[in-house]
Amino acid sequence: MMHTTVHDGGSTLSERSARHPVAMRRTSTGAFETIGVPMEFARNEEIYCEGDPVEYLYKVASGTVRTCKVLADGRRQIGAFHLAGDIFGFDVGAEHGSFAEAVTNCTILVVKRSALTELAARDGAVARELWVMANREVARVQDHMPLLVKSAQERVAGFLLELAARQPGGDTVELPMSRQDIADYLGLTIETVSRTLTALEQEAAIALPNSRRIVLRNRPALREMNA
Amino acid sequence: MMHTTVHDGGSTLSERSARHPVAMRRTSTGAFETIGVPMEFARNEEIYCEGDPVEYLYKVASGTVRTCKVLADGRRQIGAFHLAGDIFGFDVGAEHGSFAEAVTNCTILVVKRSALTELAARDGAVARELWVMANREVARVQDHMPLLVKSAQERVAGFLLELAARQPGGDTVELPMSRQDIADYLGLTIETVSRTLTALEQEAAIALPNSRRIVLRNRPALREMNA
DNA sequence: CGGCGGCTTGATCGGTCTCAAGTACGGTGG
DNA sequence: CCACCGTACTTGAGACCGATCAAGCCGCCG
Repeated sequence: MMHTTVHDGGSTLSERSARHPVAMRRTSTGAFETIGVPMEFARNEEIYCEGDPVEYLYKVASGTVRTCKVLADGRRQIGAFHLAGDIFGFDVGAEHGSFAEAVTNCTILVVKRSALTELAARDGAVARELWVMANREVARVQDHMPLLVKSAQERVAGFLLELAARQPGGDTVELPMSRQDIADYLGLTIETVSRTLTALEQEAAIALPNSRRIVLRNRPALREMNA
Repeated sequence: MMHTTVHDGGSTLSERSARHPVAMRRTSTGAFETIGVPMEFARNEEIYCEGDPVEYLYKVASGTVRTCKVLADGRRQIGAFHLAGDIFGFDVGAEHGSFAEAVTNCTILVVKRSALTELAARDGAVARELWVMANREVARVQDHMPLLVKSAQERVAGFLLELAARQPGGDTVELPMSRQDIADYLGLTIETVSRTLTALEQEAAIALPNSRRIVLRNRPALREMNA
């Protein structure tokens, strides 16, 4: 049905841990920064994959990550893009129901879930931190859902506003991800995404200095079509 | 664009609490059953609404609940149906970003979030319980997303399988919700849902003894089209 | 019996997918 | 420096699926 990229399996976390050890950094305060182990991943590298045991939680220190599912027919659905500061890896149960890949080169803080929950059992503040993290994740996914039932223009406009709100840089948005990634995130095809961006440019709602940089020229108009 | 029901605002929780006090029940073990206050809601009654302060968490004791968002153009997106045993009200932040309504008459256990988190801060077991609840909610919402990017037949088939898995009763599924609810859950129109059910019946994948009861006659076929 | 709400069915329209070229960009080697 | 290549992106023409508009049908209740 929809043309999507096919991904080969990745190596295990333990292998990778040995391959990419990074000097500890403890600049920030939360539990993640205290007990998290920084690891580096190259563009398109697999961070964890579907069926992996759920052992860790991850926080993006720098770069961008995508979490995806592959449907039986090969289509790929991207559930979320995770930017610096975001936490991911929330799958419940024994195995991951989705997989995570580096969209760009990135540094990820990795912590064992058991370490976090043990810490939380002793320290109420950590428990509250975990609680807030999980609630924020629920809110993110819930906010993404309405995006999937709108028209192509509404989806793309909403996506650009969402990205602009999460990035510094005012009206200029840098896209870390490809058109294919955007399409799989919005439930559209790459062609429709491209066409829609062109249309938005012609309506003077945005400017496209190049394919990975977008300037929001008319936010009210974008918000309007975001419905 | 899409025809949807329009909902009027509901009364506040405190009003309702005074209106529908129900005798305490403490049959089950978790924190919810220990400190939760049972309340009754009539069909289509509002449990909380968008913009309400986020103060409580809810657990379905009996009946079915829907949590929805209303888009700016009036369309309604149902994020989830909550059956007996499910917990809802996970919105993060000061205000609810969605609203919850009773699909059928139902009994809901209500607890103050602050009471839960205080309990969790003192009791690691409760903290772990909260953590599991939140993770389960994340998983549910993540599983719903792929459903919104498929064809109508795939969505309806997936919906029926999901409902059958969550209900007792084997191959016979009782639909607590209207066609409009299903449509708003799947991001389709009521006409498409109806047509698709008819088509599935003609393919002998299901039987429709009446409009609110569905018998799964060929699960493999349904799973197949669920992709 | 008549009316009403929920559901089904039909005919047409439009938006998005699909298939297929064409173009811009970055890298590599001559 | 330029010719070449591969990848990512854009653009075009046509088919298809689901939305829309519009009737009919059914069960329920007064």
